[in-house]
Amino acid sequence: MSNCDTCLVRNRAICAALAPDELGALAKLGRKQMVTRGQTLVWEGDEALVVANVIQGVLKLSVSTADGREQIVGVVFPSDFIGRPFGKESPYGVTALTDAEVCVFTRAAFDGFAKEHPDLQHKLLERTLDELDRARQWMMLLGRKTASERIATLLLEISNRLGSTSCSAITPFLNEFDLPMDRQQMGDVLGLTIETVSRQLTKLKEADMIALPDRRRVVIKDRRRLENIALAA
Amino acid sequence: MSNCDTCLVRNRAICAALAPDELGALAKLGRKQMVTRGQTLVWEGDEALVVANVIQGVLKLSVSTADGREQIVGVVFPSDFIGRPFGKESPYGVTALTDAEVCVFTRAAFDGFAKEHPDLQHKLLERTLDELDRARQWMMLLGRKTASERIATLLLEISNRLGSTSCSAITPFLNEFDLPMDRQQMGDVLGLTIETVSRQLTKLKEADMIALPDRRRVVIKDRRRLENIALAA
DNA sequence: GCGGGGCATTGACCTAGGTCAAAAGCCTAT
DNA sequence: ATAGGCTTTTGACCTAGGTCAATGCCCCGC
Repeated sequence: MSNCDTCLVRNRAICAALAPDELGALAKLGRKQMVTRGQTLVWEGDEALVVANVIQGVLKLSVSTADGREQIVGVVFPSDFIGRPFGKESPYGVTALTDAEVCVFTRAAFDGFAKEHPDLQHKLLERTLDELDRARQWMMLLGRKTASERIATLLLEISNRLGSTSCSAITPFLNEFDLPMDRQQMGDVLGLTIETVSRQLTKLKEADMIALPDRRRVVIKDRRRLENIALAA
Repeated sequence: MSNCDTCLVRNRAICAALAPDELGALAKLGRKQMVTRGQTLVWEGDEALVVANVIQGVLKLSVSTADGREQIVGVVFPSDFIGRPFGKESPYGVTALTDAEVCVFTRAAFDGFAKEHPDLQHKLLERTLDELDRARQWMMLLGRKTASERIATLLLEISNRLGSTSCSAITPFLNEFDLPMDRQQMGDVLGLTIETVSRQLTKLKEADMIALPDRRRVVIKDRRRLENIALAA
């Protein structure tokens, strides 16, 4: 059973739709769980037995072909919802990109609760619609953008998502942050190889739009120019 | 005002969630509208003032870059729902690929109605979740599949979508059908050029997996083999 | 401080698919 | 039937990004 009072995402997760007493009822159904980097929460193709809220950390949703090609089809940040309610099997796997903490529910219990709480369902619908819009924007990226446009878009996207997640969210984005993924995973989000990711990053660095103090860290030095590239203008 | 009694998609569209009296109330808010091929119902970036159910025909959802590259991010068939309820501006345009008939609602009216009808929202949520899964499958295609895998996947997908739409839905797919789009549009769905689409189609034809009696018509002659290619196995 | 295992970068080369241009079908209107 | 304007196909060539192979870098344990 979770303690929602101290929950870091209490006001941003779908739980925000609930009144205190309803929240208590939902809390009885869920439990907090730690996930370590690389750990898989749900396997692609398995029956989706759980749904969850992300409290801390970043996870990926990914799909693979029989011959081992992988595509990351979603990246999930704190306060985001994970899983496929009312569903059968999960069409993608869910794996932690960083150490993470999630608030897990069995799907059966969650589905039942959701059916009784239209406000929760409404919140979930809004989130799913947003997620769908984001997926579609990403389809444009994957179908039509060049490698440098993809990299620029990814950096800005992460900057924004981390920004709106961070506690001290005065700005809606961060100009300096740690990537929640390695080069291979960047490639898997962008439909590129690790080498292309690396080359494009050095290009942006040489053009002085970003700095890369170490493997994980990114400093955005010229957001305007980066946005221009990302928009494919 | 629509006459739902004779509606072709009465039992498959989200309206199926409603009892007869509720349906009557909803019908008062909507009206049937014909759309001719090429006509745009919603412009990318415009405030999304309408939502709709597709009664007949096929429409595309598409996104463009400033410099004119286009990506089709969704293809909508009869009984599917169009639009972004509870939203601000539409992140994609909606254009008819074939002549079509839709049942349109102003977003404001629909949103209001939906808020009062949890069953309708539930149905909408399920559909949106399905749509999201489909979008993610397509991200895998756009990010990681080869040209021939993409073409095979598209042909099978259309065969399935048209199959489950057709009245005489004994089989869940059709082995012979008219493409609801031209070569350019196939390219725009698949993230390919028109030339590549054409070349890959002739390859599949030469390998005797399909026949192409005319511009639009497709006959699937060896579904098994086509599926093997599509799965990227 | 030294060695080893991972990541990341860089370089040299290759290829799937893009680009550009021409030909071939096809519909429609005369 | 025939001309004109489409869409589609085919061909020749090019290039962005993939592949393969070093090399470099960083971190950690000894």
